[in-house]
Amino acid sequence: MTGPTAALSTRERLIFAAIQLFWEKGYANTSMSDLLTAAKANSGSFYHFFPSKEDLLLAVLDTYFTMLYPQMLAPAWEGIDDPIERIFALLARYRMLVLQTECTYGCPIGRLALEISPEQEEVHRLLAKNFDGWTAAVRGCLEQAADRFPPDTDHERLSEFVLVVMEGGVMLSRSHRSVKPFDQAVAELRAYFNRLQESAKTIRKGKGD
Amino acid sequence: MTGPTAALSTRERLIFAAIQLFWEKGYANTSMSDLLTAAKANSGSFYHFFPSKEDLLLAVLDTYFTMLYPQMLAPAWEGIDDPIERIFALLARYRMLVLQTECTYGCPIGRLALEISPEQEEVHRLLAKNFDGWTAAVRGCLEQAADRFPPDTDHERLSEFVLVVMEGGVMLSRSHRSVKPFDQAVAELRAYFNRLQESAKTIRKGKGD
DNA sequence: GTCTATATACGGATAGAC
DNA sequence: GTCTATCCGTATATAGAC
Repeated sequence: MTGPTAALSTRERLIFAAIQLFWEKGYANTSMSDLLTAAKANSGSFYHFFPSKEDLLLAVLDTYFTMLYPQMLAPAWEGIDDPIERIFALLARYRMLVLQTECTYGCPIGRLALEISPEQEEVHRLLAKNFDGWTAAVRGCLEQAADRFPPDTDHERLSEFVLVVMEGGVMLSRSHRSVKPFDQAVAELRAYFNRLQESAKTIRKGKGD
Repeated sequence: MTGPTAALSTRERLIFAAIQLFWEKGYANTSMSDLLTAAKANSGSFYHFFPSKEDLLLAVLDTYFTMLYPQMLAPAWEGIDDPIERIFALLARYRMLVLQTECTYGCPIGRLALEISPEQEEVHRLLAKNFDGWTAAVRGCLEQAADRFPPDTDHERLSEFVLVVMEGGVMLSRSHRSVKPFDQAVAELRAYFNRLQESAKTIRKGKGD
């Protein structure tokens, strides 16, 4: 990438077309001709840059990892300083995606995690890396707010739990074509967070006596 | 189906081959020839029973719904009477599936929920019906144990939360090729359940005074 | 680095005899 | 209800000129 204002190179157009199409249609259901049409490229150019369709997938997953902060976290956290509210702001951003797609949204990473064959190990390594990037961001928030949770809170485990709730919520909303399952999942998570914080308060008060 | 001992009809062989293949490879990645080979049937027979591959998918989802109790719930609950333990026994059964597949397991329903295009509305209706059957079973457990939860507990919401945790946990375990994410998600859910029950105890004690 | 044309295999679905 | 043969479109990937 050569900067935000520069025109996209062929390679970049292929990657961004793939991001869009793999997200909408999945990997197997996206054909080379879909891809070439969307990227306004031709077969010769494609195979000049990528040995195969699978290598394009790897480039897509690298790009997702790179985009996580600027495209997902930074916009979600703009104007929000409280670390716990940042976690729910991130979830609110997924809610927006669900609504924008008329509740057909599927997380592109989650979708690929279930679609791609386990034999494509390199792909799954990059999928896991993307998940880990996401949970690391949430873990960072939890650690900033560590004093508001019980002292034995497992931040890694709880951050993964947040991801699990997001992925599961998105999945159910897609099959039900309603944002309600997602909202309920997030509400239940919020209820859990509130209980954890209440419990932390009680413990602190006990110590303070 | 004509009973447990009868040989399978061609139609049944096609459905059970599809259950296996859609689970392992997904819907789009399962070809007619995969299907016909596995079911030991031929193309003419297939199109005698099903107008198209999509109709086979609908039959598969009907079968999943029918099998939920006998194949999933009944075995999970055998010898377990406590309703809360039944919920975690169900999750333990998914853990077994994760282990049996060397952590490549993907829930067949969840996988299809993310793969199948939203335009195939009939398919998504049946996917949602399968999810609803699952959460209804969990909700039944929660209702049986209602007196052990806070009085304002939303059983529907909490039962959906259990499904969300299962689906998300399975997804992360597949990409990480490790049962750890699943175990951590279930452990966090257990911690939440324990807090809910503790809180219910306190409330009851308060009332009893 | 881009283009057109094409190789070769496989996809879902069908025809029509038995 | 089962069988073989096959239609026709599309899949990924390649060849070779520019």
